[in-house]
Amino acid sequence: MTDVTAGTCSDTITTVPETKINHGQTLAKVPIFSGLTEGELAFLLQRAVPRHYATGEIVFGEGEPCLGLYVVESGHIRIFKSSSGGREHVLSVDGPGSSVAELPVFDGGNYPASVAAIDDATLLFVSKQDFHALCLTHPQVALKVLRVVGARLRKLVGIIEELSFTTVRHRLASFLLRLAQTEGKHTRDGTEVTLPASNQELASQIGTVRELVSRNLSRLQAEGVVRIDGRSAFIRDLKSLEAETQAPE
Amino acid sequence: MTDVTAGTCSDTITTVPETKINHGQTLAKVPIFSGLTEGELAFLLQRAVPRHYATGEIVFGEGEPCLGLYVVESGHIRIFKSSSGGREHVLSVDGPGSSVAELPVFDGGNYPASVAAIDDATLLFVSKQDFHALCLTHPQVALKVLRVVGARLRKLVGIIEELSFTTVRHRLASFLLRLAQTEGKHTRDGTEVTLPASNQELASQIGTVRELVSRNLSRLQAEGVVRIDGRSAFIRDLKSLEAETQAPE
DNA sequence: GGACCTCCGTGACAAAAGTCATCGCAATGA
DNA sequence: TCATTGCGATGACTTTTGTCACGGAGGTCC
Repeated sequence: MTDVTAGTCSDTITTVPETKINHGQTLAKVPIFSGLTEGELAFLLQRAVPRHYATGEIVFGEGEPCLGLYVVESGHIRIFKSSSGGREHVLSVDGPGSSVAELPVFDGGNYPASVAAIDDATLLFVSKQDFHALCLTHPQVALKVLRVVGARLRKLVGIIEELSFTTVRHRLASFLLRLAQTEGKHTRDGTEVTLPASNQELASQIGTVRELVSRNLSRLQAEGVVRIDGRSAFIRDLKSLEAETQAPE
Repeated sequence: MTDVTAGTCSDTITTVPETKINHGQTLAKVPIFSGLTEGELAFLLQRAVPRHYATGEIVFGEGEPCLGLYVVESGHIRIFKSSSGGREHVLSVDGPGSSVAELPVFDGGNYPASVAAIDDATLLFVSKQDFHALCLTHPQVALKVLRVVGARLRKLVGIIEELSFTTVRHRLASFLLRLAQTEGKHTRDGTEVTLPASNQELASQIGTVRELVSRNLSRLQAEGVVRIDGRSAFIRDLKSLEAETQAPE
């Protein structure tokens, strides 16, 4: 485990190049591994396998046996369910520092959903066995996992709530507001946010189809609430959008 | 934590009458507490508070700060979300031996959904603090919790899948099949299952409204797939029902 | 330049979901 | 017994959603 820090020195650099060091920095930033000592991180690191995925590439498919969990090092991934009719519903989009599939690692079942890369992405794979061992020796890790999983569960409940009680228009408004909060930039034309790469993708993130996204965006634009320019949306009337999300009837 | 084992000894028995013992038997059967020693269970038991709820009574409401978790000792409870329009969507119905709200206990947030008693029910309340302590001293408990939570997460993902991809008719068919599998009794008129107390309740369990349940049940009956008699349903054509659930298009 | 591809926007349509109002039945209780 | 109440069934209607088909804008690759 001391090899990690040693890695920065000169001699091992030939066999374990700097990329390995980056992996270590990645792991240290992952919520479920925060608080581990350098030595413990090194233990993980030695066993973690970095894998690279091209845009759109599948990391694993729903129903496959769960071999371990992944940590996003760079790029972004989407967790989604597919219908037999070809539609998809995105459950979560995660970026660097997120862990993926922490849960199926524990209950022995298969992966409940599929995961694919949105960008070019690098993930670290940690096997089920290694992770179990870590949890047993470090109870705090299990507690951290529970915290992360709690957030995931809340998100899922939120999705159910939206699907069950609201309209597409409503969900679209919520989606835009969420974007505004997390990555909105102020401009003279309102808050600017970047939409997902295509309306198709946006649709699967709010649980509908391409056409309805297109239509509803047009309508919001016609009403002067937003202005769409390519993949940028300028939210001009935040109040209206918020009103939209609060009036489910 | 050495006080834990002390609880099993004789002197406390006078103040802790036999009802308390029953509570102990309940705890021992809860998945997340299985594998604990008698002493450890006693530790929990000393701190667990039994509470009784009448039919329909609220255990806690969505958004309230999370004080601890509950274990169902007798009766049944429903976990549900409410819309501002008065509709409800049931996320889970749980009976004796189930734990409730294991997750919000960990991530520090509020309860994400409401819980109410379906029957007259008795629950044991375990405070956040006590449970945390238990998890830190007994890593296996945390792992058990993770397993239980895994099942919960799968269920939620399943709900999202159904809401997103299928029709009310489809969900109703799935619901009936699930009932048939878990509690179906064979009769000369097909498999008999007991429906929820009202169509309203059934509706909120599959994410729709009373009227649609009524209509779809009628249609299934007209097609000879099921026969409805009060709160009993006799599934006469299991094949058709199964076909229903597999043709989401 | 031209063929091809992907994606966006739209109109037309069909299907599903949900709302509203009404009727009937059964249980309850004065 | 009769009024009340709650629930189920059902018809009529509106809204929302989703599907299909088409045309057009912009890019890429010969």
